[in-house]
Amino acid sequence: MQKPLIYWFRQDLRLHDNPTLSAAVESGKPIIAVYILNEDTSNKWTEGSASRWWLHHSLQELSHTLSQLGSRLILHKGKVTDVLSQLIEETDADALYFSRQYEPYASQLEDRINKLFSDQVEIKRFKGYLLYEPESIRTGSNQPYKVFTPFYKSCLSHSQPLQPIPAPEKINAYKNKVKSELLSQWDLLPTKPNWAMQFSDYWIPGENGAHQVLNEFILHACSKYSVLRNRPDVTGTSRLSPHLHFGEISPRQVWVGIKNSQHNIIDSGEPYLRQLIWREFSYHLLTHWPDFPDKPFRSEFSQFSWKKDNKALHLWQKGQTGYPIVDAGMRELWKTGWMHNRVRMIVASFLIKDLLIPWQQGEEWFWDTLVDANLANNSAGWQWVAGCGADAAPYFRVFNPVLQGEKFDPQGDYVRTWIPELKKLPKKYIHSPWQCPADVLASAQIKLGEDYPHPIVEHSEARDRALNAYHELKAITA
DNA sequence: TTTTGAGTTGTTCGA
DNA sequence: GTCGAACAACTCAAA
Repeated sequence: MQKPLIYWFRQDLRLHDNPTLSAAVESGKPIIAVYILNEDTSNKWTEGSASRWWLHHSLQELSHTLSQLGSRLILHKGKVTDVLSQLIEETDADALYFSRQYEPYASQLEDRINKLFSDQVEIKRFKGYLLYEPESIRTGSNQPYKVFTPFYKSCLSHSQPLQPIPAPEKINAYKNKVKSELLSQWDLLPTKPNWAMQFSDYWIPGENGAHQVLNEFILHACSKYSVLRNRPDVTGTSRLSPHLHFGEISPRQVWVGIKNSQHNIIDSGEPYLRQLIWREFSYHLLTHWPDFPDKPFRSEFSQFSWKKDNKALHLWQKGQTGYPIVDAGMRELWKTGWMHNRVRMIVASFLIKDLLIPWQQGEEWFWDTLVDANLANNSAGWQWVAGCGADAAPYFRVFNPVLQGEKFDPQGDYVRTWIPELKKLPKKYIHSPWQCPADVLASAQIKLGEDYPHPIVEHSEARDRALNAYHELKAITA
């Protein structure tokens, strides 16, 4: 009897355009599909709470679609190497296939697996999570890139992504019984309290949901992306990030879907595709600088005089800073597990520059609360705003939360959606309620300091303080 | 090796 | 109200 093949599902929770799965099917071996919830405590960046919510639903969905192809998703938690070792022994498998991941922990794990099991099983690793392998994009002097634009050009000069490959029509599943745990026993969903209650109003985790979101984006927003992407009050972005993170859709499917679209009348699709390359750039940086999530890329920033201010951090997390655009963003994050990218920059700038709180603390909060929490993108984003990243914003660029609000949420609709206590405030004051005359506040039924907080810092003072801190850093590291 | 041009996303101030 | 300049040099990538 033919020995089975273990397909280890990771961040590739899809059947379409999945080179690993297709290769597994083509091998002709009976397939054991397994997902392992890693419980190795040496990994600092295990899935956060919101990601675990998503993972639960995505696995449920994957399990369902696999069963339609005659297969079954085996579930185990524990240390990945222990689980695999046990599974190989239990089933006498002679092959192990998986998709490559790029996080420092994940690639070390791949090395360990190779060392541990390559004597017993044939190990094959496939790509598919990125359009371009991080090592394949190099400068003229064979170095990794540190600046986005030349990286982008270099990507474009390589061959364009190929057509996605179809899902297998049938999976030759391993027939013998294999032990599995129950998803419900993993406690991935929050219970007391169930703060993710509203997530399902906004998201459909899984491959089908991913394709619905992509089609919606191509039909309605992609062609106006360069304008609408900055508007948190409308659906102008793709909202694909969590789907891409879990590999429910491949970047190649997105790329080709947009390239082939007949709807890109205003924009060519380029402005959005450029964002997909930002994702590649983040992975490029993370692969070559594994410290990226923890340490400033520009090392002199480790001497920056950050403040320890747990009280302010807490107010920021809860959306109680008194700056409506900041608070709206933080509450959107809490309620939906996601925040509009423009607003991510605004709240990050506020935490880092107005409150002088280390960017790592914002990064950690995002890590725990975002359904799209992604090590490469999250750390690159935070370092960029902090000014210590690759190709980062210049130090004097401090976002003004009032101006940003007025510019990108001109009617105040975004603020009113997430801060109901400001619902009746006229748009003139919606981004700066402290400037609102008493009678207008009264008729809007708002008591500042009771219904909605006074600003916890005065922005122009905070801006000066931040600029001074940067000047000091320059002075001591010169 | 040296030179040159460029670098995601902003704000403020003064004419 | 609008517009251009200043903010500060520095590092990267390619010619």
